[in-house]
Amino acid sequence: MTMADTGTATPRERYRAQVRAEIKEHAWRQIATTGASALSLNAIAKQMGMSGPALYRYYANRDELITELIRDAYRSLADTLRTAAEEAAGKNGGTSSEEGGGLAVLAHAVRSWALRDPQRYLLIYGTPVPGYHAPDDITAISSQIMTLLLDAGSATPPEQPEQPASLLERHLADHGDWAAGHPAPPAVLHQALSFWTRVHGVLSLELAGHFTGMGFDPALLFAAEVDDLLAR
Amino acid sequence: MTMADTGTATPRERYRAQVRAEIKEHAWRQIATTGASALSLNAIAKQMGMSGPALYRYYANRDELITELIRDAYRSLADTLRTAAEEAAGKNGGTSSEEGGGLAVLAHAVRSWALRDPQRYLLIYGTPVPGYHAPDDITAISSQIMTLLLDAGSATPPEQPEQPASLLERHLADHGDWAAGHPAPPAVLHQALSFWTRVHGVLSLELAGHFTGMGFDPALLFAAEVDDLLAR
DNA sequence: TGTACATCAGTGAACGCGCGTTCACTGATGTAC
DNA sequence: TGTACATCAGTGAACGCGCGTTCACTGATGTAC
Repeated sequence: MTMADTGTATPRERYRAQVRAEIKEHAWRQIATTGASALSLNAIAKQMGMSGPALYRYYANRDELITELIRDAYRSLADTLRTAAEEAAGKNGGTSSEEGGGLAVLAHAVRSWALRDPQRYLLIYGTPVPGYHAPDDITAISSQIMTLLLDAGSATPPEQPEQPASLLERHLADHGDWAAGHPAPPAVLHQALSFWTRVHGVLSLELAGHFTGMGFDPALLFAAEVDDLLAR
Repeated sequence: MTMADTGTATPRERYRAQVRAEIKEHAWRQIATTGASALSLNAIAKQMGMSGPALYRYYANRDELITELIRDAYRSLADTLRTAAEEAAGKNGGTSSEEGGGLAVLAHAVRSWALRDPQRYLLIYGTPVPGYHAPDDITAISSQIMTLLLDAGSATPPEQPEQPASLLERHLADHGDWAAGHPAPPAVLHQALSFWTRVHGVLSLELAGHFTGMGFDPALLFAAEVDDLLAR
């Protein structure tokens, strides 16, 4: 499946991987038009010029395909963010010139990733597919994303050094298990959560089309929400 | 359909209205378990102990039922917010003791409304039902909600009287048509948009179950996001 | 290099299911005189 | 109060459709000697 395997793979294995990838491509295309809950193996097969049962050579059932799509989406987002974070760190050489530059870069990376393929974003963060429950390993990937946010936030921690901690931050001091052992202070945990919800707040309404016809530029609202978080 | 009609309605009309309401109740129950995209007239009929075609006496087709559910949801939210705004205004008697009390009250009202029936919130603000397009009159109700936010924001406008306007607010000065003629300044427009996206950001992730297992209290994050907006 | 066998991709038929929707019909309820 | 008619709720059969999934089979590709 991964590229590294291709070297040692037999022709048959390479063929299998290729068809699996092609199935996923058609699946994404179908999700884009009919939504994830209507994803149909038979329809994909027809579009590929194959008979329906043929797909069962490649995916045991519908849920397995959806799981792989979700896994791919999370991995792609995590990779995108990791790359963006590394580039941002490399450019500044450790001394961040811009305030909270890391998180601002990540915010922009999430946005452009989401706009490039809205269905991929919505499959992960949209209304859950009814009757589908994700396996555990997907939770692991999604917590990698949280770690990236916490790293970026820790590099340039929020200001207000000695202000009285808010109700939320005092709560997070005791309930920060989700940070997976990350040694970030409550203020950074708070920042990461706010980052997540604000980014998602603007993006999901935008992708769902709730801003269409309103006439303003969502990009500016998005930037303002993130800026306001970093200048806090 | 509305309660006021009941007085002058014939028995047959009252019966019709009652069955229509019962159909909607079962529809909500079904949406809660299988999601909106899988809403099925036949399944509703079966649950009501009727044959499938019987429902066509009450709704012309599936889309008409969904439209009515969406309309009801928007109306319910608008009513809830209106009531909350009136109560908040009445209590303060014009002089708002709490800063931005109006918007804080509205935020709380949205949240409890959404938690009371998550599917109703998600039907409106979640990932759109594929292949369904809402009629125009629904846009009108949703802009009523925006007006309520702008009214509340105008009552206690944001501070920082003479700070240089942000990029977004300068943009909104020219692109505020969506406010439907509301005479709010750009800072208030900005506040209303932030309110909407922040409330939705926390609520939609919470309702989609993305916080489950993380161990912190979403209510505190929600409050912090709104507070931060009002203290800006 | 050639033959015998094993592996595996893909097909077509079939199963049972549920869907939205139409249609001719029955039987109950309301209306007019 | 009673009868004749119109309205309308609900039924059952039917249409065509697509779904997920199983199964026995064909034919091509790879492997062992």
